[in-house]
This record gives sequence, structure tokens and C-alpha cells, in this order.
Amino acid sequence: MAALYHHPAPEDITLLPLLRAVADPVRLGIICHLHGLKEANCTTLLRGRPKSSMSHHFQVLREAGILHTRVEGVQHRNTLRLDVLEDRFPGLMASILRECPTEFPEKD
Amino acid sequence: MAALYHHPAPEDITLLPLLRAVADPVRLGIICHLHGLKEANCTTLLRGRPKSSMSHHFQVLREAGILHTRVEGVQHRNTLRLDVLEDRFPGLMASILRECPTEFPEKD
DNA sequence: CCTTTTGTTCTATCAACATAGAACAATGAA
DNA sequence: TTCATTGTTCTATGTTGATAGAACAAAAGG
Repeated sequence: MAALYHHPAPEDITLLPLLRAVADPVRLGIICHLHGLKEANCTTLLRGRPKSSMSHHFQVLREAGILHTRVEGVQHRNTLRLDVLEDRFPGLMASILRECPTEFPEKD
Repeated sequence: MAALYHHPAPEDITLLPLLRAVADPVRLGIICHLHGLKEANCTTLLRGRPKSSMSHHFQVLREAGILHTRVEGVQHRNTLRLDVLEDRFPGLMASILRECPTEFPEKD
């Protein structure tokens, strides 16, 4: 596994990549789930999807500045960077999280 | 031209299609420009792009519930549905419009 | 009627991206 | 060391969607 992840600095988080990252049903599900759980690893949110797919989505969210990954032993714990995002784009995540479905969908 | 456009009712505007509509550089530019101009027709925002491309983007924005098109003679005037969007997703458009670039980019 | 302007629809093409299997890497435990 | 667990990386595949030309449609004016 990569020893380190790169988390963009707040000033390097830009709107368009952030919107593109959020505008996907699986990633929106991850966001909502993380909002509820506060912290979760990749496997916890698989829901029948392959690990490689989920790993990809976590990467997109990470590079967009939406979540932070902390390595703890063999697990990688992810949290939303809500404080940073609120600072950078006030009200944006709040308006999205307010709409949070319901349930993180199973695959299919 | 189509005699009528279909504008989704506020309760039929959902988050994911809205985010997908906004998460495009050209459409984000249209939104920001409309925010400044209050009203504009398709041709006004061409910026060297073909009409068919812009017409497509206006359609996506319309079907996502983001803008309203009013036919006036041969021109179709577009406005943001800010009141509806604010009602449906409080703070969302505000946080996006706050980031409005700058300038609507020329093609290339 | 003919022409101009505006914008849509049709169609094709191309690129970006989501999906997913397989191999690999890293940690911890037996 | 050996094995299991976790997650990444590589690679291929398939689908979605943006781009754009061409034909079409509707309105207004001559």
C-alpha cells in the first residue's frame, strides 16, 4: 500500500473537481455514509462492489479534497474534511448532506 | 423549435442530476454568466462554440431544474431558477455562485 | 412567398470515466 | 515464516456523455 496519501491543501481544493467528485451516485453514497459514521474504512462500504471500484471512488474523493484517509494498522480510516470544506465553500456540503438519503444503496 | 419546454416542478428537482448538471465547466460558465446577466439567450453565450453544443448544455440545465427558458419571438431567454433552487436546496446555489469565476471562458 | 435569425433535433465520433478482475503491497497475527 | 486481511495499482472493457456538423423548425420582416 502507498505509505502516504496526498491530501490537497485547502487552497488547492477547487470547485469543479469537487462538484465532479460529488456528482456520482456511489460517491454521494459514500459521503452520506461517512457523514453518519464519522469514520469508515473501504471494506465497510463495499456493499457487494469490488474493492478496486471502491478504492477508485475513495481516491477521487480524496483528490477532490472531500475526505481524509488515516492509516491505522491494516485499515485505512476515512473521514470527511467538513471543516476545511466549510471554510473553503461555505454552505456547500451542508446543503448536500441535508439531502442525504436514506440508505447507502446495495449494488443493484 | 419545440413549442414548449418542460421545466421540472420544484419537487421533481433532485440532487444528483442537479450536481451532474453543474459539474461541467461549460455549464458552470453558463450559470455564472446568467447570474450576472439575469437573462440571456443561447447565441449570446456561444463563445465560438457550435449552437448544437450550447443547445445541449442548456437542455441539461433545464432538465435539471436549474434554468427556465422563456420564448420571446425568435429568441429563447434563459434565467436561473434561483428562488426554486434556494427553496429546494438551501444554500447550494449560493455557495456555487460565490465562487463564480471571473469570466465565461472562450472556447480553448 | 422568400430570407434571415434563432435554436432544436438527428447523427456520428471521440474522450472521459466507471466497473471489475488479477496481481501486488503492507500490516498484523499465528 | 506463513497466512489472512486490507487496500492499491495495473489493465482491460464498456458505457456515458461532450462535441460538432447538417438538416430541420419556428418566428419575424421584407
